[in-house]
Amino acid sequence: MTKTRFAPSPTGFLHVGGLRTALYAYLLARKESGIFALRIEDTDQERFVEGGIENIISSLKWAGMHIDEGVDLDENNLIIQKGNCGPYIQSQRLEMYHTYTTQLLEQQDAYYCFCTKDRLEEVRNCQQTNKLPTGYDGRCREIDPAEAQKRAMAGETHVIRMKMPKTGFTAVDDLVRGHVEFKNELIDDQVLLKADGFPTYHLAVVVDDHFMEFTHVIRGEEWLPSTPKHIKLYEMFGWEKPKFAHLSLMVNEQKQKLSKRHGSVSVQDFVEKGYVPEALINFIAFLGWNPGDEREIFSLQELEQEFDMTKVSKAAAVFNLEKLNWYNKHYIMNLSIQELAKRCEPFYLNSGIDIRAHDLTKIVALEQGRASTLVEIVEHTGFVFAEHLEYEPELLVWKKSTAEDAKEKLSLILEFLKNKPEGEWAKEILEPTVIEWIASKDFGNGDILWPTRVALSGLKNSPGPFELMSVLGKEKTIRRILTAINYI
RNA sequence: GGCCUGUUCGUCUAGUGGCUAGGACGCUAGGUUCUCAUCCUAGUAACAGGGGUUCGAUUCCCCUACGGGCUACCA
Repeated sequence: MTKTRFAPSPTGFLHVGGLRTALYAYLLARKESGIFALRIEDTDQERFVEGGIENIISSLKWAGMHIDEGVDLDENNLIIQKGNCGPYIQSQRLEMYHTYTTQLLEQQDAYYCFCTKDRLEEVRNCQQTNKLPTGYDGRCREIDPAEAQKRAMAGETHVIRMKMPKTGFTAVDDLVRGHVEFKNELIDDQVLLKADGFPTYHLAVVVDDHFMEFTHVIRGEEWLPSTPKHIKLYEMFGWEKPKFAHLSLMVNEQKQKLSKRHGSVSVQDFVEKGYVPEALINFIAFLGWNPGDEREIFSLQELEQEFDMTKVSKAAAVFNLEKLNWYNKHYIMNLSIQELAKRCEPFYLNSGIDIRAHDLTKIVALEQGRASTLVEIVEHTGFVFAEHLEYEPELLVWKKSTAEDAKEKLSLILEFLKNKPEGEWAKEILEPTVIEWIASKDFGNGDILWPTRVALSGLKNSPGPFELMSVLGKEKTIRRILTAINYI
C-alpha cells in the first residue's frame, strides 16, 4: 500500500514551497488510497523554533489536508502522535539511531572520526584554493576500529561517518527526474551521528522511512545530490528502498529561491492576506503539474482523483501572484454569501469594525466578484459601517455635468426615494422602479445614478447604487443623499 | 572550482519526427455599463544558440550559453 510522508524541520512557519511538497505527497497517497503521514525532523537543536510544529500542522489543516498518521494537533491544539510506527518526532527516536550506527560500525560500513572542526575547515580551504572537489579527506577512515572504539569509549569527542565505496556508481531512479548517476568516489563520507549524539538528516531519514514503511519519498530538489548516500545506506542495512521523487523548486520573478526578503512566503502570510485555501491549493498544485488537458479549476478532491506524479514537470516554476489573485477571486465568487461572510468575519474583527448590528452576508455580497482577497472585501466595504461620510464635492458631479445639476438630480432622487415604502426597499424592486422613473423624466441613467452612487459610498469606484441602497436601508440612504447635497 | 540538473509566449503550461505550435493568467482594443468589477469578442506574444541524425526537426544526439541545486557535526 502506498504510504507517503511530509517531513519538515520545525525551523519556522510552513513555507509555500513546503506546502506544495506536502500537497504532492498527500495527493499521491490519496490517489492510491494510501496513507499520508507527518513526521517532524528536529535533529538540529539550534534551529528549533517555538510554535513551528503547531504552525506546520495548522497550515496543512487550513489547506484541507488530513493527516492519517504521525504528528497532529488535537482539538485543544496540543501536539499528539498517532499510528503504530512512532514516535514520529526524531528527537524522540535517538536510541534507534544509535542502534543502527552501531550496526554499521560493526559491519565496518561506518567509522569513528575524531577530526576537529578546525581541521575540517582547513582541509576544505585547502581544497578550495587548489580547485579540488571538497569533501572529507578520510584521515580517520584508516584508524583501526578496535583502537577507535577504545578512544571513543574513553570520552574523546567524535562523530560517526559512513564509509562510502571508492569505486563504482550509484544510480537514483527518480519518478520525476528519471535515471541519474553519481560517481561514488565523489561522494563524501557523510557524518551520520553528530558529536552531540544526534543523528544527521541522512541517517535519520533512512532509518525512519524504513521503519515507518514509506513507499515513496517526495521532497525538494535540493535533496537529489544526497540521495545516493541514502541509497547506499539502504544497501548497507539490507533494506528495500522506497521510490524517490524530487520536486523542482519554486522561485520568484527573478528566478531565485522564494525567500522572506521578497514578500510573502509562509502559508500564514497568505492566510492573513485573505487568500482562501481552495485558491492557494489549486494554484500551487498547478505550479509544476497539470492534468494534460485544458482544465484549470480543481478542488482538492478533484486533484486527489487526477494527480499523477509522472506528469510533474522538472523545471522550476515562478510563483506568479497575478494568477493566484485570479484563482482567489474565482473561488471567492463561487462561495455562498453565508460562507463568504463567515470567512470574512475574523478580518472585520481584526480591523476593529463593529459588525454586531449588521447583516454581514449582504455586505460581503457587495464585493463578491470585485475583490481579489478577503482583506480587500473588508477594506472596500468599510464605508458601509461609517456613521458619517466625507465627500469630495467634485466627485459627486458626473462627467461633463455641473455642480448645480448634480445638486438638482440628488434632490429629485431624494424626493422620489422618500416616497418609497420601507417594505419595498430591495434592489429587485428599487432598480426597475428608479430606472423607469429616470426614463420618464428623460434623464440619462448616469445623470442620476452617478451622483447617487457616490453619495451612498463616498467612493469613485464602488458597487452599484441599488445594491448600496438595499444594504444601507432607507433611513441611511436618505440621510447620506441629504448630506451629499449639502457638500455641493 | 567540482558534481547534479533545467531551458516552449512576460508568467503557469499543452504538444508532436510533418500542426496556422494550443490553453490559462497578464496586457491591449472593442462591446455591455452610472464607476469599478463581472461578462462577451478580438488582438498581442514562445520552441535559448550552434552543430549533427533525418526527406523533414520544437521534438532524437552533441556542444555552447544562461539559470538553478548541492558541495556542513543545517535540514
